[in-house]
Amino acid sequence: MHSHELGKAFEPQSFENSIYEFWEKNRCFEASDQSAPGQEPFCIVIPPPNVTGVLHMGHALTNTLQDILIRWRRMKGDNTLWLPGTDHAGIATQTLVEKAVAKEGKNASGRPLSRHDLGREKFVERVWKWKEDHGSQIKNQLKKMGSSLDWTRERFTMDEGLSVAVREVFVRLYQEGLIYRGERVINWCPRCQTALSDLEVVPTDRKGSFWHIAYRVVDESGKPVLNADQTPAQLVIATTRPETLLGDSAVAIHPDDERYFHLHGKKVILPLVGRQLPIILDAYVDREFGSGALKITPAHDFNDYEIGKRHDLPIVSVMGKEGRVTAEGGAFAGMKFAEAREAIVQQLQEQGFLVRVEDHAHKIGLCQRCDTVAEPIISKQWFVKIAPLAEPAIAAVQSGKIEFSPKSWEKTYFEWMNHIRDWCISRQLWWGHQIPAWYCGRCEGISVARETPTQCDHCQAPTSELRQEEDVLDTWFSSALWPFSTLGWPQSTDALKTFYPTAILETGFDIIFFWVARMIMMGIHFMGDVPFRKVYLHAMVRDEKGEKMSKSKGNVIDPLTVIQQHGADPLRFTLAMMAGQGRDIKLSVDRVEGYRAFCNKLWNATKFFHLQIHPDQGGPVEEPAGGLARWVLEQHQELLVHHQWILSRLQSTIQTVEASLEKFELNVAAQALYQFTWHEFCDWYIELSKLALREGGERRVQTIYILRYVLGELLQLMHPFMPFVTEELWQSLPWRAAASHATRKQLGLPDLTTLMLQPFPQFHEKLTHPGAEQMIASIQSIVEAFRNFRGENNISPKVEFSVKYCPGSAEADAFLRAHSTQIQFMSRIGNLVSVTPGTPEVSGESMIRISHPPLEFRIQLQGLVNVDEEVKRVEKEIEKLNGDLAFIEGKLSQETFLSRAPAALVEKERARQGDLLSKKLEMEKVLGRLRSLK
RNA sequence: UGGGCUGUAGCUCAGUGGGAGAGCACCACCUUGACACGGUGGGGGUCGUUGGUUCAAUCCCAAUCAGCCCAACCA
Repeated sequence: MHSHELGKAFEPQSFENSIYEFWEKNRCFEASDQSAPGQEPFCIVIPPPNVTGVLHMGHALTNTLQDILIRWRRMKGDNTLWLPGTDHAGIATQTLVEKAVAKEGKNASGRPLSRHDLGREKFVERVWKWKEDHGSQIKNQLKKMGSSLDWTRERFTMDEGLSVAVREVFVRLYQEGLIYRGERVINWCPRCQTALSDLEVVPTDRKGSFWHIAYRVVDESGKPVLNADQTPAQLVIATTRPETLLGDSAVAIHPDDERYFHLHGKKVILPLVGRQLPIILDAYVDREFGSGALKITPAHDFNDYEIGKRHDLPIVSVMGKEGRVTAEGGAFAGMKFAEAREAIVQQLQEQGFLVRVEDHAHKIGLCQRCDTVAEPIISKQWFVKIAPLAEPAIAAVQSGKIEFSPKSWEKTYFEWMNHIRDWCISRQLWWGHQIPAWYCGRCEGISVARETPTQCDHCQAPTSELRQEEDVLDTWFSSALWPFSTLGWPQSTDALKTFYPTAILETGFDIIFFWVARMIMMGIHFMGDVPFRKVYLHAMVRDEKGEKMSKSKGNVIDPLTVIQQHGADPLRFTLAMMAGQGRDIKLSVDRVEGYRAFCNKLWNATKFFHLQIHPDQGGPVEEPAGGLARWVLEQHQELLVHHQWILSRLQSTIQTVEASLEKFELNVAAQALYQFTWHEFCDWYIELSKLALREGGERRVQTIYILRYVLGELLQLMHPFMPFVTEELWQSLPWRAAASHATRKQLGLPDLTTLMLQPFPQFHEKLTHPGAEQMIASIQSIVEAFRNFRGENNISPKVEFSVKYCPGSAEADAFLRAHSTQIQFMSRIGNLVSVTPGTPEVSGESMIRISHPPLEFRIQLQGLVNVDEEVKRVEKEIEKLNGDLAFIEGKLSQETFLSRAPAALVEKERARQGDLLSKKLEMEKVLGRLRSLK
């Protein structure tokens, strides 16, 4: 890249893409498998987005935060690896392709084409093709964000290497007894036709009904039990799912429930079906709820399943996988669940079993992917026995080997991990890692192996007798291995040795259980060490009203649109500024526009520098011999006070940014950069430097040096946050040095003139200057007092007025003489002439007083302002002084304050009181004189 | 039911044991040789409520109200 003219204003579209290409072409993002001697590795693995995904604000946020950390550490010299990749996203992707296939035509029976019409092999081919066609979309979108990912290492959860890792893990866990196949109640999505894990079912509020159904009671011999009044005894049972009664195995009551003591040992007749069911006693039953009697359907309810096991009840499975009642359902067999419910309710009513129906609000589980009601059904599935894996994973966080930030999430983590249930990992899908288990047609034994076995493990039957498990693994199974599988595991690669454990995991809190916890478990189990040291959890991005963004609500703010309109840097800066927020980030485009203005400000500050070295303004200046940085460090004591001030303020900013990045307080760092750039560098330093620049000669050259130095440091400091605009501006500056980075040397790459590989600015103690800071603060308060006078009196900026000043000390006099031109320039006043202290006030003068240093300014009002306005201004000031005084006097009049508060504080308050008092007396005199004028 | 979070200016949010800040919005003035994506000045808050600890509380503690999130076996 070559130095070039800057455009009129910040126009991100004109340079963002070419800058990214420049970085990528020159291999700036690449890490080295082996760090240079003394070089630290720093690795973050990307939370892999769905391969078919489209970049949304959540991605934009997490990738901005990660890129900031990565770019910062890279500039600090680390061997930095940010590892990209995508997730195959089992159900999501399969559903997408199924929909596409359905649109293509109809099958022989006239229905839209389904995956079954294609067959497994063809369908999976189609998904791969889809992946090839659409998989690069998200990658290109990440590039638009400026993400400095090492694309040479891009991975995919179903690529060859990761598939090897998945099989390896499966086989080992199986051999260790931590994976088993078992028949259990699981959540089933009838639309997706697959089992779901507990986490993939979203409990959702629904209005439903509460059906109260009478079950007639009979004795051991099957005769109806009668009540005292000779009516038949019955148990009323309330349910929200009447269709499940077909699968009832018992009715449960609480053992201590006095109302039902007489029914112990009796049975009930299941309505419509006629089956006799035992009445069982179980303390699980809540006596307060409903009638206190509970129907037990072990095949279709998680709790009933447990109760059924306790009482050895038969399991009657009446709800089939295709969403219809099974043959066990007798007359209702073949009906869809909803139809069955209607029919059953109707028959119950007709036959007099329905006691009453109430409205009932309750939660039902919906499939996370398709919002279909997920039904608990009994089914044979593969599970991970989780407790032995969870234990060390809990310990790792307890011991601080892994730290969560914000720390409060650790509690959430413990809460879940301590109550964790076995993980159902099999999915009845075609897109995913097919489970490496083979069933023997001869002995029915299971052989689990890394590759297709040549014979049955149990009966040595040949391969031809073996049939591979059709199910695939839960997508999150492969994601759980991500931090080590992407680095080459199970092979012992250099990358794995260098970068595992990774440094930081940055992600949303919504996937702590899905992903973070599982990575910790798998990492510890297979690598013998945690997968990362720190877990940073960010908030959810919502719309400006705090509502979740969703396509159906139409409130989605599309990051790509925002980037196109305002640029990637303003978006990144906005997100960084908001990163400190607790759980929700309310994003509005207004904010982005605000930070676009900030970019424009930075742009124009740089343009200001360029103007100063333009031929019209005195022409180019040579870089100091030995380099600018060295010149600054050597010369800073000789410089004008505002130069010393800005250097000192810069040090303070460097310190804040560095410390905040270290603590992952990116918003604090961004805030400091914004404040410094706009309100110190632009508002004051550039303004203060204009006089010296006009003066020309040595002072102009010095000013150009400091401007260039501070600008350079600032661009470096800001680069991790706003990589594009900083690189673009930096490339325009003179005296750029080629960056020499250890990683590039390791990779055998030449040095490169780029900002992104420059060293991160360092704090220089010797450049801090409290004296200069104090002096500029004084100038600022004087200038602000004049501006206030002008503003409150509505004096046009064009009107210059003269001011007399009266110093309270020799130092104050010297100070003012030294800085009078600056003060005049900044506050646009004309003459500034001194009067000897004690000179009597002239009629028609008003006064401005400054405490540090002690100075009085007298302004002749005649012909300048309306006296009434100035009276108002002075009155306001006195009012404020009175308020301050009342507060301090109140404090100082308290005996307990004087005796118990720190002496230094008491002293400070006393001094302040004196100061305020004398100021007040002066202003009152001024007020008196002003009033006498009228 | 359990766990957690939040409550500060009109809006979005920082913040601290010694009389509250920013950005945006608002009002007034200003096209000044980097920038109107700009400059200058200004208005605006009993820091959810009530108690307690303290010389001193917006900040620490307790209670309470309001809103939100997560986990869960109330059919």
